[in-house]
Amino acid sequence: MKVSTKLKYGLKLLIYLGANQEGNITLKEVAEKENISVKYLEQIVTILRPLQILNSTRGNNGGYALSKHPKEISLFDIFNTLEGNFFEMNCVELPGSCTSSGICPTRDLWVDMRQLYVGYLKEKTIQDLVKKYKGRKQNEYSNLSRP
Amino acid sequence: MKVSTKLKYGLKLLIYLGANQEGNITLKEVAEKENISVKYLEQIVTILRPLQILNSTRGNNGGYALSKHPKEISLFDIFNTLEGNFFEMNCVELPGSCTSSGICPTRDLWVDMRQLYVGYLKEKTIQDLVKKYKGRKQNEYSNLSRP
DNA sequence: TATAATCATACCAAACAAGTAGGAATAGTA
DNA sequence: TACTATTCCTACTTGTTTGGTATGATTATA
Repeated sequence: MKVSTKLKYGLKLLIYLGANQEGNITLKEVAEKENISVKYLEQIVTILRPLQILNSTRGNNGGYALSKHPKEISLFDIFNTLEGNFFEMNCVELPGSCTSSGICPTRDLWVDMRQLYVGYLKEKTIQDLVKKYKGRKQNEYSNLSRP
Repeated sequence: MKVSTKLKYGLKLLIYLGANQEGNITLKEVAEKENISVKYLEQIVTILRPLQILNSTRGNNGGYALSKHPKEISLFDIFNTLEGNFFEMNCVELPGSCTSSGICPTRDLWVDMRQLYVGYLKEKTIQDLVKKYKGRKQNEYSNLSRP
């Protein structure tokens, strides 16, 4: 039960775009700053496409930008898209797939745990993460400026 | 991000043992009732051994029993043992494994989400699940007894 | 001695994760 | 027009993990 790199990198990409909203940002730039391969980022962008949160410009001087304000981008959507069905349990999503689901005492457990994360993620947006990102950057710089 | 069968079956095993505390229960019995292979259950039992929640008796008429009261068996321990490190993130468990962890805005996210689950699981015990199991069985029987 | 159970370990096939690779389409620039 | 930098598309590869099977030893009872 680990978090995939697609989700981790996808979040980093979106935070980067959210924190740098002037003009287009190339995947190359993100790749260098976040230490990810461009090719892998391209794949991640493809997966994110259906969410319609990215504007892309092709060709020279092209790149990406968020098409919505970061506070409109819910982490729940990102998780669901990049992590398959996050915390998916067949007996929860597909009732009937487990013959004992009627009397299965663990089923409620999965429902509860899923609800726990859904509740959390639906409250959070990319904007929350961008704020932290900027705060951290700020601190980093001020630390560096000290002797 | 799915829950492994080891964890699912392990829970079912422990619930079964918790609900049937008279004498030894063989893996064969659990396997038949819960529709799992005996050999696979043997593996799961091996993984659970370090937790010291099981008494085993070898030989003919042998079997397993819980060595603690179900309410003393925390789901958190079961999850951690059967699911590797549940919701593990290197950057959280092994600070320094991620070069950017100092300014990484997603790290807090993983910490929060992990805490959400840990908090939930530490409160819950096998006893909670056993109760539901027995309640369900009860209902099932009373339903069957109706015309 | 036969049988029924746990215990120990090795093996295996399929799925998945994490990326690489090659190239086509597009658009600005010299 | 040719060059370059980018997104877009799709296939491939490689290693790890999952979900088991298989074989057999050990132990205890009848």
